[in-house]
Amino acid sequence: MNNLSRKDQIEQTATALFKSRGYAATSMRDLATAMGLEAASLYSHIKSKEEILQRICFRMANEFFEGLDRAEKTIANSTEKLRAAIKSHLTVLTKQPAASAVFQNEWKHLSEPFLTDFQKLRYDYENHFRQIIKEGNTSGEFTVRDEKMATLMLLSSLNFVHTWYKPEGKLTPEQISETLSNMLLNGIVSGKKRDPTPNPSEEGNFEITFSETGDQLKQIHQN
Amino acid sequence: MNNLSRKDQIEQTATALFKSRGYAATSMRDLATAMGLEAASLYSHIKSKEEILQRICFRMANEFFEGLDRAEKTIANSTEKLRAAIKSHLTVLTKQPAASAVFQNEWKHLSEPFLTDFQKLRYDYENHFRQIIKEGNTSGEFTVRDEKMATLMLLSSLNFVHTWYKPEGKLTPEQISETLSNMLLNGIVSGKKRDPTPNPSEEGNFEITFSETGDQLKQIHQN
DNA sequence: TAAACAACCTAACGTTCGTTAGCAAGGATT
DNA sequence: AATCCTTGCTAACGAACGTTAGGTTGTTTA
Repeated sequence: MNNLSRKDQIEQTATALFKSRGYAATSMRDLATAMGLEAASLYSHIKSKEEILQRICFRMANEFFEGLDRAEKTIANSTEKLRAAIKSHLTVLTKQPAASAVFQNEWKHLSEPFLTDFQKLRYDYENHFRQIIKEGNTSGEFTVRDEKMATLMLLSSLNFVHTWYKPEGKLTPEQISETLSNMLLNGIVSGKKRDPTPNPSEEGNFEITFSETGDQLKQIHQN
Repeated sequence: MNNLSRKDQIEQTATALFKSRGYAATSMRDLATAMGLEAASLYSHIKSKEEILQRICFRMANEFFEGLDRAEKTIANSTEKLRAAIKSHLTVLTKQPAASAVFQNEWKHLSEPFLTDFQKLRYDYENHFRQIIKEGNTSGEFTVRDEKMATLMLLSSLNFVHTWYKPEGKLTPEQISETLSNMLLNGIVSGKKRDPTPNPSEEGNFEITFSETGDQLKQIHQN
């Protein structure tokens, strides 16, 4: 029905569960039930519960980094580099919203040495963004009063997208990236009227923020 | 040593633990150890583990709402109303960063009917922000291309502050609010040079984003 | 001075947890 | 035809979980 390996199917199902219930609150029996089998059977495919989390976290870290590396090769000014980095981040995030949520929220349950390794990756990633901002700032291309805070606000805004993004929505990842980039660079609000297109996301991509608990996953892989 | 009731001390300690380890991964024995007593002893003061979470979540919901109500009474234009709302939100958040983090991240572990009640509150709160943005937009005071996305980005930016905010830092909540408001309204980046004060938070308020796992809590209330 | 209360203890309950051992059926490979 | 590999099962392990029962102490109230 689906050309993923059994292990990858387990990972996929676990990702959905980890996102909606959290890693610690998801039991192996929950996962097994969602897969339509017994808890012990999972261990034919995986070594441990944590191995699943590790695979999700480090796979996503890789994807975010690969995208960023590609974006940074854009030969352009800092503003365009920043736009490209934002777009890359949102592309990865919107392609795998559940895995991104787990990556964002559940990494703290990694055990050593994975935890430290992961934190290092996160820090490096963040630093790339900070660096782009710093370059544009010192070169005078734009002015950022507080580079640290700007970096953190930027990543915060991007990383919360998994909270409301719905793949079924009308906005493409490109449109989201476009809008969000503009809001981040120019402010969510602008004094003068621009393109009068009102509320493009009115029927799109959103669920109300709080509904991340919604747990529609049932027996996805049952036969 | 501290004029909180024993119950409030437990709540305080639990808040720190829930923040750093997550609700589900924090056991009553963890909490008891942090308080310097036995797990069973906690039940002289509280009815259940979840009661603690309920108290934290709904108390914070109240505080955020009270602040917002006060801010909305500001008779001013939409921009000033928005600034006041942002400031109020950040005031509550920076005064109780740990409780805010729990409020943000752990509410999904509430059971019914508390979960539904809580979600309603969150939705209402979000709606107040959306309303302010809408008013400014339709009155022509400013232009927002996408009200929904603007609201979500705004709240995302604010709510991630607990991730990096350190009370010991140099920036006061007012300064954070000021900077963040400007970034949100005008963009993190600006084309023309403004006040040349560079990086006010350079030695301040931050820890690197990923360190929210840091778990320095030990025996706080041990005699 | 007796009663009430707050704070904590030990012991233990039933349940759930992640995981292991050992086995069986079916398909693919040799 | 024999072998292996994949996929799943039942049964069970020891540990950890949230919580209750019942008792002891010292302090406050009547």
